[in-house]
Amino acid sequence: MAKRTPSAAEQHRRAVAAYVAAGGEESVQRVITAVQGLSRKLDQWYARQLTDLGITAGEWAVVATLAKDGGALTPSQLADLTNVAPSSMTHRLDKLAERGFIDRTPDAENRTRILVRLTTDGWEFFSLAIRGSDVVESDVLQDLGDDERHELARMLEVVIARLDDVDA
Amino acid sequence: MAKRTPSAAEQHRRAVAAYVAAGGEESVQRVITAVQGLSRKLDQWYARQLTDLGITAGEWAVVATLAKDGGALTPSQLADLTNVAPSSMTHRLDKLAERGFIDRTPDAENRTRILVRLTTDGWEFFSLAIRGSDVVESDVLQDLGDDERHELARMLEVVIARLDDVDA
DNA sequence: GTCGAACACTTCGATGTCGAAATCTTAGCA
DNA sequence: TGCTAAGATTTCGACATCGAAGTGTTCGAC
Repeated sequence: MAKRTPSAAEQHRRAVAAYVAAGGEESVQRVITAVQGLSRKLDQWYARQLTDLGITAGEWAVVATLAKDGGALTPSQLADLTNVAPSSMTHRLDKLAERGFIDRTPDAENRTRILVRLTTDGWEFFSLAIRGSDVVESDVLQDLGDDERHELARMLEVVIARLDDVDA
Repeated sequence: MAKRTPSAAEQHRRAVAAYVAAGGEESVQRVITAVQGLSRKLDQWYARQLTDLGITAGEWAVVATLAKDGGALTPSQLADLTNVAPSSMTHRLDKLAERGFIDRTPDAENRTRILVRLTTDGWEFFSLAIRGSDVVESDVLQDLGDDERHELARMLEVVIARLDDVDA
């Protein structure tokens, strides 16, 4: 009677059924549930890969955010962008600085602020990790043709464009 | 020089650019980044809503998993399905039991196992939360027509069907 | 039947995160 | 200038999570 862990597809099917039974709209729940399920699975893989690279998911979020921004950000901004409390950022930055991935310098124009920047080592680490994960991600999308990928990306970007409006 | 938090669309654009610059493939990164960004934002909303309802995201994951399964699951299975260490599940279940959302009964057939079930109160809580979040989710998808939603769901489900193969 | 390996859950110590309070800096206003 | 309010970061105590070790149960080989 050992109920095995069901496949991702089966979990998705059940989740949608449960949400619809609870009063959700089907066309909405199919999309949202799929997005969440896919993201969860990706997170699991990233966590495993990052463990191999000797970094926490939270620390990676900081590195990636700095890489995406391309410039310098304050601890508060990083906390906001990576979705953690500002007080939690202090220790994270300590560890990343120890590791040589970031630089912390006081802002000359406003001494209440500290500017965090990615070091060269930080950039190299980011690039290395991305090239590693791109392989897995390509595998995941292998059943979609190029046209389908673009159409999928387009629709998701339409949804994303709406996010800030809904937020308010 | 206060660099404001950029819009979700802008964050997405930058993230894809950074990933591609680091060596990722564009058609892959556009999709993956969009899925992750969307999921993050949804998680933020859920966390806020769940805080209002007086429950943790982790505890909600347990309730939702039990609701999706429809039957009884063991602590180990719940830990696996909600992506958490088995040892962490003990305390979570304690709190959910205190709250009256779950029942814990020893498995008569195998006394090393414990069966966790949703109570009637647990079901009602699940249903209430789902109906609340469905409103936000519908808003997010409002720019997609019904045909587009189905096409989006279809493609995402194709990707999900591939997940277990890639996992192995 | 008995022994040992495997399994399921819990306990334990270490660490990460949170929200509130403390510290220091800046901005606005009289 | 002097005073107060607001902002940015860190410190602090409480709590959740993790991996490892501990306890009790089941299963299979002999």
